[in-house]
Amino acid sequence: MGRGKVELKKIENPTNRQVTFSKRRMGLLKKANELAILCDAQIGVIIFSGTGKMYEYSSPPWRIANTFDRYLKAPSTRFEEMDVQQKIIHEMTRMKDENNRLRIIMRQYMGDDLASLTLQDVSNLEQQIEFSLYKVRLRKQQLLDQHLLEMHHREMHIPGEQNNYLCHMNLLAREQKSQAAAMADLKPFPLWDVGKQMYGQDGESSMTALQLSARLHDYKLQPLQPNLQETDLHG
Amino acid sequence: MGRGKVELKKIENPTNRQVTFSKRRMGLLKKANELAILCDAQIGVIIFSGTGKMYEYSSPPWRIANTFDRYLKAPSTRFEEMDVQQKIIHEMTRMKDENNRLRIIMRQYMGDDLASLTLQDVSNLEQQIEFSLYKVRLRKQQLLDQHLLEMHHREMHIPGEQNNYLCHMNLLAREQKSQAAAMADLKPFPLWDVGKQMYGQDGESSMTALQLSARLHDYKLQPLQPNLQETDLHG
DNA sequence: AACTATTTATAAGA
DNA sequence: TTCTTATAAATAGTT
Repeated sequence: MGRGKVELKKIENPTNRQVTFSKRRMGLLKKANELAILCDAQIGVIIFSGTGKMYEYSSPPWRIANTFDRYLKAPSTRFEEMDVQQKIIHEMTRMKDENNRLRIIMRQYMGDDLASLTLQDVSNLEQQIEFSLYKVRLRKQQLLDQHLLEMHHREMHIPGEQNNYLCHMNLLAREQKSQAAAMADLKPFPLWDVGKQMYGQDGESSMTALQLSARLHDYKLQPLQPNLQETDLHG
Repeated sequence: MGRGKVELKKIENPTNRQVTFSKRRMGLLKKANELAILCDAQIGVIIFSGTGKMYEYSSPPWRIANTFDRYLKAPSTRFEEMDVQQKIIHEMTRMKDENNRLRIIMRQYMGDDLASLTLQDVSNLEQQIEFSLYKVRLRKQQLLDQHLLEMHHREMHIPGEQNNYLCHMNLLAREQKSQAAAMADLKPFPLWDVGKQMYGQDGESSMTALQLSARLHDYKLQPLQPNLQETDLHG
């Protein structure tokens, strides 16, 4: 479309090439915009000129990172096609999803957030927990037996401490106090402070490249939190 | 360019829109290819149709991910810095640790891997699980009541189905069968396939922080892989 | 999926 | 770059 037909190969004349680049670049982005609007499509375009200058288009209201994120998640996109950075982003997203999944399961296992479960789910969960409880009690008994055995041995060597046995009977009794009473002064198991909060601030299910970028940008702004304090102290 | 001028707004007729999308998509990608070849540019295009189908173009010999990588690194794209990679490693390590921690807790909560716990820990764990069980049973009863109530309502409307109540009494009985019997045919709760494996081991599918470090190190040593290709191709 | 009347993009020239 | 204009290409509406 022009005064002459051009064959599809690199334009050798640099000036000519630059002019054509400029014109066609504008044309391409215009076309992209038209396609996006006319047909309600999400489009991202990145262009680097031969001299390294960058141009981009992203169909509103998206940003390129968002579109690329969707690209990474698309079923047809293979992992091998990703660059190192993309693999990192992908891996981080995967880990975060995994993490959130674990938290959800954990909370359900702890008897919270059951609203989404069916009766069958809840029944299965109950059985699973019963089984867990069974195993934990088995282990507890094992430890108790072991403990008592040790005490017994010690008593034989140190006859004076006869109250140990009683002491441990008390412990046993305390542990087996009624469930209702137990619930009142229940202290959380030390390892658990599995909160409800997740990594993504906006309630998103997975980290986007954009979010990662944002986080990295934050890092850039405040790269050394300890040093900030240091600066405050010394400055 | 066509028999009529179209105004730049979403085409409302779905068939028309689909046809236009198909035509213009092809046109856009062709244009992108021409621009890339004629003017020696690196171009990446991602298109998602309104129905979610993905189309892409990447100027040879690059891949989209590579182009996006370059995009992330471009000076005009704020977030990209060498030492940011260290932050990424740090963040990934943190997430990995968090994830492993959750898995360990999860397994302990399921009554496995209790060897490292003290008697006190096991007792607390037992209480915690008892409490969980209590809450799950509460929810189960709630769902059962709800279910029965619904059945009752339905019976009033459809007098013929008098076996529903019995049916649900059976369900109730089945759920409340003895723990020992329940354990025999215990099916895993659908959400749980929380395996014992963790991220850090060799031969795993997921990348370790160490492997990432190594890769990033390589990456740092050869930061201009694309340019090498460029030189080879055009030099 | 083809056809074709038109519109649009753009190559070459200024 | 930018404008102009002849011409190639793209494509809207039709078949």
